[in-house]
Amino acid sequence: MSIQRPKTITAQVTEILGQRIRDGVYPANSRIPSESELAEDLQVSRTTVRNALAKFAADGLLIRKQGDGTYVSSQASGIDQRYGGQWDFSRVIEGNGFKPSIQMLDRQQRTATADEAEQLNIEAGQPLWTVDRLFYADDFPAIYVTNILPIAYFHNKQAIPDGTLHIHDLLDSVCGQTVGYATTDIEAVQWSDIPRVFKQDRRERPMLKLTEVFYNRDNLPLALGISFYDDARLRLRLIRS
Amino acid sequence: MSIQRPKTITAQVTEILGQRIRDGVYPANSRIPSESELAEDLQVSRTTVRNALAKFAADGLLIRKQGDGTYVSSQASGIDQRYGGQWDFSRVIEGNGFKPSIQMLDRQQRTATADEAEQLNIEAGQPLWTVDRLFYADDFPAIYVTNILPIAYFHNKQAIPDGTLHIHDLLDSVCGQTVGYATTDIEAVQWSDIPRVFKQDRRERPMLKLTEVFYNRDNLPLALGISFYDDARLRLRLIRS
DNA sequence: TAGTGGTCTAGACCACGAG
DNA sequence: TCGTGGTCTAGACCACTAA
Repeated sequence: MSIQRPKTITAQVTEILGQRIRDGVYPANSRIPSESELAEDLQVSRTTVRNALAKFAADGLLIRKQGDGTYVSSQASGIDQRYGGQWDFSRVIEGNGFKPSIQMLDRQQRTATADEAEQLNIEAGQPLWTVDRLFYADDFPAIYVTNILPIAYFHNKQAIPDGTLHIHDLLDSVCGQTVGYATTDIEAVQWSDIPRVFKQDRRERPMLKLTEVFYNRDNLPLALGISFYDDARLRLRLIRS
Repeated sequence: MSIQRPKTITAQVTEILGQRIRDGVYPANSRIPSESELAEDLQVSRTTVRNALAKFAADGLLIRKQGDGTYVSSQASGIDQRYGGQWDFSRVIEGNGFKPSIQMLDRQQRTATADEAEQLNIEAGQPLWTVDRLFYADDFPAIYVTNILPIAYFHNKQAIPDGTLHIHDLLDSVCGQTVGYATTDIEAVQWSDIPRVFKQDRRERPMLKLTEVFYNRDNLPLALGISFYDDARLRLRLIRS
């Protein structure tokens, strides 16, 4: 694989280095070539290499040591869910060693409650779409997600949200909006507040509830995501440096 | 305030810009001066300004718009716990609008269980210190933290860990080790597994349990942190871009 | 079209760590 | 001491947005 100019160079370098780490060209705990060597090898500036390396270091995949070199973290093989990029539940499930699959449960139009209206910065009673999905880890229900999208932002008010898309892509396709950032509130919820799907094979354990608000770059809340996360089956792990 | 060379320039620029945001020199939702203007103003290169701005953008404090400018996020006033830096519970409590205080509950020497030994990559039965602390939000117990430190890494085996320090500073002072990165696992725990201190003023609600592992830059686990977090009183919020 | 942020370069000097 | 990563510069060109 070689560098091609059309796409952003840093992205290409990131991809190449990511492949080398995943493929074991740079094995765990080994020292990778120096920044200067990589820059020479890939025919880009050292700054560009550094920017690519910085992303991996921030995710904990690479450990950088001044005066020594850059090492592949032993965490690299874990493929834990990294924090910083999109929170992709399918990847989270994969990272925990399960085969992910998605089931669309429900999709309906209704009006916003007072609570939802406040979080979305709209008026109560405004129409919105809700999309309910269930993520399976192998054959077990693992994450139940409800996404809530105000119809006011839809380009085509008649459009029906695609239940197979990631929320970012869904907002892009139906509203033409790009998610700039998102907030996630994490709570523990007790048995009585848990969706029925989870009540079959679990003892009366609490679950995690994630409440996400997706904003565009103008600081406007675009959508909500309310997820019930089976922390008994899936580890919810954050890494920070 | 002016730039001084001895400390890292980016850090100084970051500090200055942070103050201006906090102090309202750059009010929420307003556009801040362009990168070039800031570079000229502070007598540093545009690259340096960009690095400083990038940190705020990653934390969601600033919103950058190509072709337009850089805006202060309305989230800025919330002072929510940002993700990426240290997870400082006192700051979390402040950010939720309470006055934080810390009580040292217990400090003892014992040997590692099999479970602890595995997480710390040591052998079971090795001696370690445990430090139990309780963080109050106003007058209510809000976070219960147990830190576990293997004595093997202590410079002075007789040293007694200081119960007032942040875990990062504690490790620095007692082991001479710097924390390179940390992982946090988040779970929901049921009533029966919750520390007694919380059982007085709560209904039988579950809580959040955070299990942190602190690593040095050589990928060696230095310490554990096990926290019970009252999500009914304190919002646990992550922001990502 | 002018000005913004986004990307990239080539070079410099420094702080640090291993040998 | 030598090579590493860490920091910083001055400049370039591009993509995008608002006026």
